[in-house]
This record gives sequence, structure tokens and C-alpha cells, in this order.
Amino acid sequence: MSLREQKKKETRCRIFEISSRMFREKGFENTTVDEITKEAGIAKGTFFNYFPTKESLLYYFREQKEEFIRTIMNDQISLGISSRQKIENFLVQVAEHYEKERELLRLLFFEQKKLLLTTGHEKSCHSDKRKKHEFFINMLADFVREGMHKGEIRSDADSKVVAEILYAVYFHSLMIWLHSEKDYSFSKDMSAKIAIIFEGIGV
Amino acid sequence: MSLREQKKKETRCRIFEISSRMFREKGFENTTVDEITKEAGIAKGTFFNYFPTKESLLYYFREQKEEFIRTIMNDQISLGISSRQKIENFLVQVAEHYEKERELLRLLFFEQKKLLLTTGHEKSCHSDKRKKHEFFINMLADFVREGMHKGEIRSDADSKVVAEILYAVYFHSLMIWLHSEKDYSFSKDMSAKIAIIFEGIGV
DNA sequence: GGTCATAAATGACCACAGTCATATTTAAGT
DNA sequence: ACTTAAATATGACTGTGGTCATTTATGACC
Repeated sequence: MSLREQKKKETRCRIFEISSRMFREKGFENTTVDEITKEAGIAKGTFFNYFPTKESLLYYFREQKEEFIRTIMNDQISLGISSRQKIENFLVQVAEHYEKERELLRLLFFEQKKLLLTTGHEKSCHSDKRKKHEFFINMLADFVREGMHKGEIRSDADSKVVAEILYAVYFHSLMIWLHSEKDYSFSKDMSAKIAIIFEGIGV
Repeated sequence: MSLREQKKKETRCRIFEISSRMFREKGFENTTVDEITKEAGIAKGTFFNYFPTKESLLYYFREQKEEFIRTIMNDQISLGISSRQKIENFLVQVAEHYEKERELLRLLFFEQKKLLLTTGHEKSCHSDKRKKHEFFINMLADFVREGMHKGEIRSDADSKVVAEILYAVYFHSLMIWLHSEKDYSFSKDMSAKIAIIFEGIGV
């Protein structure tokens, strides 16, 4: 790696580290780009060479989270357990992971405008990006389809629709949990709701 | 009503009308407070006497929507139909109402930061406000409880949790629909998902 | 080691949301 | 009609996110 690339990487990293520390310490709105650049020892304009907006720092963070989620998913794929177990494990493990950094997630979800809306249905120019945003629902849909084939999930519904329901409940529960002052277990809440979704609310 | 109150009401109304027209025409970000006040024939500072922030215009809009939803809810209460029917009617009618103003809703949901997160679990100083934000889930919870009493909904789950699931799916489906370019029927999608939730996804 | 094209850094500058001290309008009391 | 206090309007001003023409650093090539 050339000196140039090396330096770029370092600067990008330094900006990111400093920002996330400052965001945690003083909040997103109360941290200015000026402060960040001053602390990072660069000019203001340089910041925008690395991140197009202040908000995009949060996007970057989110991407890292997605990477992690993907690994949790992959861990489940080849296990010899029921699809319901796989789905539950997947969602509960994500929840457990999130429980470790509630404050950070609050930052991510409550300070962002557009990103909040990653419903998994973003229109985007790049088919690449598209996949990236839909990835969570698609992952779930894979599990659901598998369950349908194995006869563990009713197959008279569209797998995508079922995955959407699961994701909707996951996402909303996450929001509720992040908003809440109480520190109940998000993962247990998830677990209970999955049970209800599988068994139905009707008598 | 005194001259003063009259004028205030008129000004507030004018600001709101002009803003919503401009937002629709050119988008939220592309409309400046300067433009709004110029068109309304008031000074910039006056705007902030009526609305604390530019964003709060969208809040105001949302409140009006909530008012409408409340009436839909009340229409259902005393009908002699099953709780499932009531829930379905309620959500589907809200969906049908929204279908008439997709663009406006996109504005509301995609331009707002904090408001997006009205998960129904906002902490707030005023118990008044609290109720206001939770109102959607509480409405659903009322229906659910009724259904449990009448033996139409399984009563081994917490009514609030069930209401959260319903709301989660409603909210997420709304987001997907608003994001989508295609113009499929949101109300039909809602209807299908409610069926799945009632019957469960397990075999 | 010198030259040059290109990548990267810089900070003066701009646009716009939001503030606040001051000016103006209203309406009640006399 | 006059006085006065409170409500309301005003626009110059501020803080901050983001831009861009200019300057500086880098490394390929001779």
C-alpha cells in the first residue's frame, strides 16, 4: 500500500474514531464538524473529502453493523435445526448483540433522517446498494422459504410477505426498546413475539 | 374572538397552507423559511413565533392525521362485528385513507427526524403528550382486549404485545408502500398480513 | 535529483435555520 | 381620548453544515 493510501486510510479512520467518541460524549447535534476536524488536526474541507455529510458518519457505522449481522446469519444456515429455531436464533442473537450497545444504536437511529427508513425496500440506482438495503428481509425470506419446503411453515403465504412481518416486528421492537427508559431484555421480547407470530393470535 | 386571536389564527393558518403547498411543489429541503415568510407577507422571526422549527410544520400535519384516525377508530367501536373484523376494518380504512395522499405522507415520513420514531413509546414530560403518541397502539390494544374477553383472540398473550405486533406490521408496511415506486394497494397488503398474523405462520 | 500530472488539503466563503433586542400593535383602565 | 402594559412583529445577527477555487503533497517518469 502506497504512502498515500496509507495516509488516507489513517485519516478516514481518525475522523471516524474521534467523531464517534464525541457523539457519545456530547451527542450528535452538539458536536460540530469544526470540533471534529480541529481534534483530528485537519482542515474543515478535508472532512468533506472523506465523508460527504456529517450524517454520513452514522451511515458508515450502520454498514459495519450490517456486516456483523451477516455473519450471525451465516452461522445459522447449516445448522441442523428447524427453520423456526434458525429464525429465532438469528433475531435473538442480533438483539443480544444490540443489547451491548444501546446508546450507540440510539445515536444511529434517532439522529438519522433517511436511514431510519431502511425498511428493506429502498429504490436505488445501483443494484448493489439495493441488495444491501434489502439484505435483512432477504435473509429472513431465505429461512422462511426453507421452512416452507421442509413443511415447518405454512406455504400458502408469500415467503417475502412473511419475512416482512418478521422484520417489521423486529424493527419496531428495536425502536420501542431504544426509546424506552426501562432496561428490559430486548432479546426476550423478540423471542416472545416470534412465538406469537408463529402460532397466530387467533384462537 | 378578539381581533388579536383572529389575526393569530389567520397567520398560523396562512403559514401552514403556504408551507404545505411549497413542500409539495419543491420538496421540504428545497423550501426555505425565508421563502415561506416572504410569500406569507411576514417577517422571518414571526414564523418562529408560530412554529418553533421548520420541521414542526410536519408535526402539526401529523396531529391532524391522528385526529382523523381517532374518528375511524371510534366508528368501529360499537359495531356488532368480531374483534378481528374491527381490527381489520380499522387498519384497512386507515390504509385506504392514506392511499389518497401518498405524496403528502412521503413528505411527512421521509423528511422528519424524530417523528419517524413515534413507535408509540415516547417518553415525555407531559402525560398528555405521552398518551397522544401511544394512542395508536392503545387503540389496537383495546380491540385486542375485547377480542380476548369475547374469546376471539387467544388470551395467553399480553394484549399490549399483540397490539405492538399489529402496529409494527402496519407501520412497516406503510413505510414499504411509501418507499415503493409501484402503486400496489396498501390496504390489500395490510389485509393479507392481518390474516397471517391471526392465523400464525406455523403449520 | 528534477519535472510534471494528479490526488489531496485548505480555509475563505455561502446558505439557511434559528435567536433576540427592539419596535409596533392591541386592548383594557381611567 | 390618553396612558400603559402586554402581546406580537421585526430583521439584523449568529452558528453551523457544506462548497469550491486555490495551494500543497505525492509519486511516476525521465
